[in-house]
Amino acid sequence: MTETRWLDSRENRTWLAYNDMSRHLNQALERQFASAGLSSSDFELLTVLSRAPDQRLRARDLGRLVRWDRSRISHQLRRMEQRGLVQRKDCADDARGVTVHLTDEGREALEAVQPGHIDAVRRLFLDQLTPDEMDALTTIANRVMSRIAEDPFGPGTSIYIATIHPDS
Amino acid sequence: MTETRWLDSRENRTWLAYNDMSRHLNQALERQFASAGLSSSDFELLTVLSRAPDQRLRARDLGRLVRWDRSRISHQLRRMEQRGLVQRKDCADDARGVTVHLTDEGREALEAVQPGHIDAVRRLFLDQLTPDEMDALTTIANRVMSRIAEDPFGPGTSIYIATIHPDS
DNA sequence: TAGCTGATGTTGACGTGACAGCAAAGTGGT
DNA sequence: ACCACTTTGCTGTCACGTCAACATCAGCTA
Repeated sequence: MTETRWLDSRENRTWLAYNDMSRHLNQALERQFASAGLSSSDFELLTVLSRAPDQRLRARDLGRLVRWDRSRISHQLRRMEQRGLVQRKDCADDARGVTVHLTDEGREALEAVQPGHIDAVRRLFLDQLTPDEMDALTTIANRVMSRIAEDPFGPGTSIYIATIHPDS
Repeated sequence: MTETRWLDSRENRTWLAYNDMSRHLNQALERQFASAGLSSSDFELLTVLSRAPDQRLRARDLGRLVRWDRSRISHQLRRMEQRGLVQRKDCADDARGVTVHLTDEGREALEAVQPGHIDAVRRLFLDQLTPDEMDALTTIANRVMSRIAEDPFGPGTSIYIATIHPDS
């Protein structure tokens, strides 16, 4: 075991600043969702469902799209079904499967929260960056992601949902 | 209500990349903690305690330092005390208060996980950045933080714990 | 066709985090 | 001393996420 190589002050400053930003931004966006009675998890599933043909997907496919664990999907769907956001039905061609349907209520909840979410992402994040900074950050993020992908401790889950307009 | 202003493709790309990086990095670091039997919450409290005079703090002061809710502190301390990482004692000068002591076991757990944590932060994050990128990211993060601080949906909690060496 | 293997979804346990409410104890003004 | 108000810490409740265990079904192979 080699001696621990501590962070120098630039590294420390960067890590603290990034980490604080990451947490606070997450929390602020989560609060924005909460103000509309949703969580970011709700939003993620509702978004994927709303873009699926006929607004429905097999739980399996839903899970693959958002890269969640099967049990996470199951728990989340149970809670969302109780709130009337989605509905589970038996899958026709595979007796093991479950088809998840977006309900009217679910679609309305999604449409209600969407504008505020995009506003918040802009206001708190994107509007604070110049185009050059956006490109630089994208480059950094992709580099870090690649590194995590080949690490023993990564990867795990989760793609975020595109907030871009479907027609763009 | 004005029409929703969707994200253009640069904005969308940046938001997706940043968001993915943020989640994956968090998860990878959490897994690294887990491999040593700790969580990032454990680590945060243990770190603060280990730097306090006599390795102890009033729960109130601990809460202020990490900017957590009182109930979150209480729940977390209960679980950590059950695992022997800390010990709660009555506060001498304030009958309402509780003094939290770092146990030997707690100190050992912290020292066991610390090198791996710093390694992971380096490997997955800092080593992927040039010095210029570190400075640029620090600037961006501070700007975003300032914006969040004055937003209705921010702020909330949490400062991350310095990973810099105490003597640096 | 019988049987093995893998895929699918559910459940329970546990740690975690946010919120609201509560009780005990300090604080300051009268 | 008495009062209202605040501070401190704890609890219960709920939502969330991970892990392991489980039951069921599909698909392949002997």
